[in-house]
Amino acid sequence: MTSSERYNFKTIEEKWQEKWSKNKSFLSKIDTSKQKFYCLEMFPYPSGKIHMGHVRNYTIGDVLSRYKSLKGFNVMHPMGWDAFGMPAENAARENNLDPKDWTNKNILTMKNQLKKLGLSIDWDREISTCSEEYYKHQQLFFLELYEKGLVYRKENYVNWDPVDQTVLANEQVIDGKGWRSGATVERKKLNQWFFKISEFSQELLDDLEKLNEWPNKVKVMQKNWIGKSFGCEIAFKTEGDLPIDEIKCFTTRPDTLFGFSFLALSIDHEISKFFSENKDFQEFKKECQKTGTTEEALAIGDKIGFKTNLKAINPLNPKEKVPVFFANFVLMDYGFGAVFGCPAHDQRDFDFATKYNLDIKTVVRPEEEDESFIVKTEAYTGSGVIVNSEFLNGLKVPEESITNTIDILEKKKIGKKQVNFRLKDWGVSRQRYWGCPIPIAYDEAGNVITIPKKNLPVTLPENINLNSKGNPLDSETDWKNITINGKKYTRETDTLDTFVCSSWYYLRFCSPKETEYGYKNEDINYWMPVDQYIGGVEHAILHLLYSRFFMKALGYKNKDFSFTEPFKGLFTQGMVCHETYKDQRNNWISPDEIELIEGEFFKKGESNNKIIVGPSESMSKSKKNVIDPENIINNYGADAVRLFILSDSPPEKDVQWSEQGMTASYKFLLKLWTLHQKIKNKIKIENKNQNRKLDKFTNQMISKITNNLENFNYNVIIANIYEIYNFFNKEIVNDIDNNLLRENYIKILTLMAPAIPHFSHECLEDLGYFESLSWPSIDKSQLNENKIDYVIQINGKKRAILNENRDINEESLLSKVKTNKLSNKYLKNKTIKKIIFVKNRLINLLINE
RNA sequence: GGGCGAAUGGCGGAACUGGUAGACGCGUUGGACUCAAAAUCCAAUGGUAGCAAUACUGUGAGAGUUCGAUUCUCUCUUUGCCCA
Repeated sequence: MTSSERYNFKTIEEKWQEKWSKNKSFLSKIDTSKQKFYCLEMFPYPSGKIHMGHVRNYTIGDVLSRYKSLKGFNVMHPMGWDAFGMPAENAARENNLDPKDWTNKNILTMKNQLKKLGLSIDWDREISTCSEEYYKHQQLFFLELYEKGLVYRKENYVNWDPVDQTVLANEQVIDGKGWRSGATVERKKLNQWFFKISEFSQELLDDLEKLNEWPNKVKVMQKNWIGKSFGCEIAFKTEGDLPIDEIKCFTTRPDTLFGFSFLALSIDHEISKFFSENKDFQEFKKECQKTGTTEEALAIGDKIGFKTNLKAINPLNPKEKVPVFFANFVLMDYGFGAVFGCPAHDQRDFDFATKYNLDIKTVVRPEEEDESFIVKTEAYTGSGVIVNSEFLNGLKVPEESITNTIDILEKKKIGKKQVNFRLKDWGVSRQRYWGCPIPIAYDEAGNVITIPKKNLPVTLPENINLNSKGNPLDSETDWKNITINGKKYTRETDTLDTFVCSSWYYLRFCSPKETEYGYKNEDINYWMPVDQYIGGVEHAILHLLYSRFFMKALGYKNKDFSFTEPFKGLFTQGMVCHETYKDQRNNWISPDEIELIEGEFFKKGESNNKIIVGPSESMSKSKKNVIDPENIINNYGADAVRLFILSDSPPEKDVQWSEQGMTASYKFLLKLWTLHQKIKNKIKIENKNQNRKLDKFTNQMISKITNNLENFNYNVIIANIYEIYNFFNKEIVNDIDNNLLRENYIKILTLMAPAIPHFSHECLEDLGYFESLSWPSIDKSQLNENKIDYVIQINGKKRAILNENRDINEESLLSKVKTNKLSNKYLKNKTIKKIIFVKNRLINLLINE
């Protein structure tokens, strides 16, 4: 390439990508002499094409990886595919394809797209969760966890998605609707496989403390999700026409026991068996099933109850007997499926009591109210003092009241202190074809057997009929019916939740080719934990919690792990947003369907169809505000896209895509290229002048950019690159020493390499620089300026700036201030009362007005 | 309702442990080049007043601590996210 040529990103980028690929520049190997750095971005689902979210995610990771490499770390930066899941099955059904073919085709497309971004990925470690080489290890893990008692099967009410015909985890139900299909979720009873994540509730909670490189908000979210609560188990004696004499409840508010006015049971409580013949109860049960199982649905929905003839006796006041109801807001898997109702101090109980005309007894009074305080229109749940509660009266709520009451109840042998977790076991069964088969079979009597390890993997059947209703595997009789040791069995047809696949992929990257087991201890003890994990905050709970669980579950057996948490550092990047457009008929319109006419948007070719510009929202197909990265990369080049995606907002915040911004980034690279030509020519000219300004500038930039890289201020790095341009563009006309220029400019190009790698490498090569790059170190002596701009404040207001010698003392600076016209005019005829002097920074003079 | 965070020009956003607020970019305005336009280059750009030097004012609102607050404390408003 000749220097006079215009910046041709296509040639340059292709050239470097080919070079990196050919030289295997990003190959990572264990090297104990070097400090390792494992940089991982959340791997993509191969949906067809990459989207801007991927571009942002992987650019951030790439900047970090390249920076750490330059810093001398042994970097591992792998990539793979979260390849199982429903979209493949749906797409295959619609287009009459094989999910495997569809998926693999997408993987190829997306891999090429990612390569075009110039990512420093070690493609030799590529994995795909839908390959047998991957999921066979997962089946082995499943069996191991099964042996350890961490996997079990139970019949359970599940969130059933009637459209996708599958079970959803609680976390996959949003506003009572399936997270993918959007269909209203139903309650259904099914036999399901569960991972015993609850076994680790306490550990998952405790270990959050260790994660000091995680965003606090994610830790708070996980803490809330695990939901540890202290409370009390209380056994209520009962009277009535049923053959039971006791109901156990769990409560976090035992201190309000004197406000007890009803007892509510889950419709699945064992007592419900006495009502199986009762038509009214069955009706009621149906009614309850209409509301979802999420806590939110229960809180918002109408509270309804079914009254039994039972009476529950208040253990603290045996004369008091209250009615027992079945109620829709009590969940069987919380506590014992039974709660005691205290309407005065719980809003849900209050609503229920109001509806069924039950007593509302005030037992907590706010501190600022007097004895006459009575709960009337809504429950009082705040702090205060216990009242109307005999021996509990006067206790401070909540500091004293709860623990003291539990102590009293324990002494009276009425209750028992208990810890309760909100975290439920993880249901992993999915009634789907395109997932990891569960290595389980059933004999003719329905007993569970595990598939012998030598028979693994259990592979998915091919050429299946996807058009059958429900799980396609159910109709695959050839696959389903098997014989082991001459005995007939039927395979488990559920497949594993895809979150299982993504719960251990970070381990697989360490030993991607290992055939005996999912990973090698030697590999993971070198590479793990992931030093920096980068991805969307939408995975704050599910994926990250499951991965943490998996690590602990595997560690259960393997005590040799040198780590207990998979992700040492976590960074959650913001979304990529774009304005939304609607036409006069209220249809969503995509950005390339509109044109600008005299400052207003119209639909292309429809001059009477004015576009209504809506708020900027996360890019989504349904709102048609999607920008295809491939087009953008083809038009502007990878470096320009990287530059823009980094520049406009801090990476943890949402960024707004703008055409103008994108064009500006592209134009900037053109200018930078022109500047490069000028500098290159300047280097050739013999010159003996010394210009120390350049040394200083370079060192300032090393300091700034290093600091900004360490703190994820990637948007500021781009601003720094603009500063670099501005400086050189101004200063290049001045005489700068030949060697000094070359030496500094090479450092500067290195600083730019993480963000715009193709460009930087091309310029370096263009200068004849072929040595391996390393991150420049700061010459601190260059940063200490001889002259400093001192801020002169009078009564705290900035009045002047004096450029004086470094380390000047108070007296000398004061005398300079007095001899300086600009600052002295404020001091005339005034007395200085006090002087505040900050070395090498400012002087503040307090004077009489 | 609870928890966590945010609020800085027309816009996106800078500002290290309290010490020159508005870096950098976009946009806008003026100028150069051009027959013209685009592109490019140069300059200006928080607000008010002024020809100007300059002065006053200014980081959601109000108070407080301090010589000095975008930064620390309290109250309020708006807003985002998570849980309900």
